[in-house]
Amino acid sequence: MVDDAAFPSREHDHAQCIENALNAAERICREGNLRLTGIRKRVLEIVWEHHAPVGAYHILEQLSKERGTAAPPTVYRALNFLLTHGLVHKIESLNAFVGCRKPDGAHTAQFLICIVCRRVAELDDYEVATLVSSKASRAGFSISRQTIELQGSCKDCASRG
Amino acid sequence: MVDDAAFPSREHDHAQCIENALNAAERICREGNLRLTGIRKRVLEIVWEHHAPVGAYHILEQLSKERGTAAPPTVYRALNFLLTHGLVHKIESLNAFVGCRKPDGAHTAQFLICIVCRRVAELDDYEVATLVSSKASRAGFSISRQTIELQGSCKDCASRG
DNA sequence: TTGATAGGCGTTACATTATTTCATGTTGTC
DNA sequence: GACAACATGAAATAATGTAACGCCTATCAA
Repeated sequence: MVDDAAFPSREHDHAQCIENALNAAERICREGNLRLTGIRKRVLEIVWEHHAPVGAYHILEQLSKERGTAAPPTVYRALNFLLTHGLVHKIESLNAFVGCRKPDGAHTAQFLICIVCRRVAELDDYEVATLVSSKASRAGFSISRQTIELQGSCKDCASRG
Repeated sequence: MVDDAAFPSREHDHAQCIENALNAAERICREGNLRLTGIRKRVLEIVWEHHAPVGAYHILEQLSKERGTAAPPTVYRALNFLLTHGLVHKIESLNAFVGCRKPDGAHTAQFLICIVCRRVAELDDYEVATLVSSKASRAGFSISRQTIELQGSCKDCASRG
């Protein structure tokens, strides 16, 4: 499956992506005895609306429209919940969030960020994670969190000049 | 030289670090026909005061004290200049800045960020950069910028429990 | 059914980080 | 000196993120 390591095709069934994400979230919360409340679920949906990073204040805007009221802490609390349980990732270089494509178990992800179309692909490359860890431990450093974000052009955008 | 790939020792001659950085900056600007103005030089010095990331508003505070006046754009303009010419790096996961230890030529850096003592070490590991690039290009992605930031505990801090 | 508890949420205020805009100054060149 | 290009001053505002406090509700034990 090519998509597994790259950007989804332009024609992919995105409704399916969202459904998968929500199903996974529901399962994970059930298993972990966590509450996937209305707000949390809705925030996850909003994050999943595209394969592009979503800013917290975009989410806030959406929630405000829908509920008439919402403040930053509402969004950040939901995002923290989703981050903590591996359902979304934060893209540090953009101060924005994307849905996690492999919310099962711990994994260190790497992100490909297209600066043209703004989409993000999640790699979960064991080899990269391992090499990086080994280089770090060679310096006596023990990693608790990896942030690997690669900005550039995706295949589609590069081929369009 | 061990320090080359890790955290500087607690006893290292930091005045020397600063001097090296300023000398390198002066040389690079001379060679590139760039203006290392008073503000830019001072901002670089402030960034180099420690081996820990420095926030833009910390720099601003310093400048304000020294000059009686300074506004955010002053700082961000100087930082952008220094970033553009490879004299400092931005740590995305902290929204803060550190001096570049190898300001010569293009290089993709990786950062080890100690969450205990807040110091940052810059690795410039070719193997990591290359592996990451090759993984990306396997997905048809061409990288223009790598952000690799590893948070954890440095040797010193780990050994203190 | 009641009361205790913990987690989730609403709300206000504030803190931090970053950019836009326009005017003014400085430097190097002809 | 006049000009162009680059650098800085200054004010306002935008964008992102947190702290603190109190209320609401689901859950569970008695």
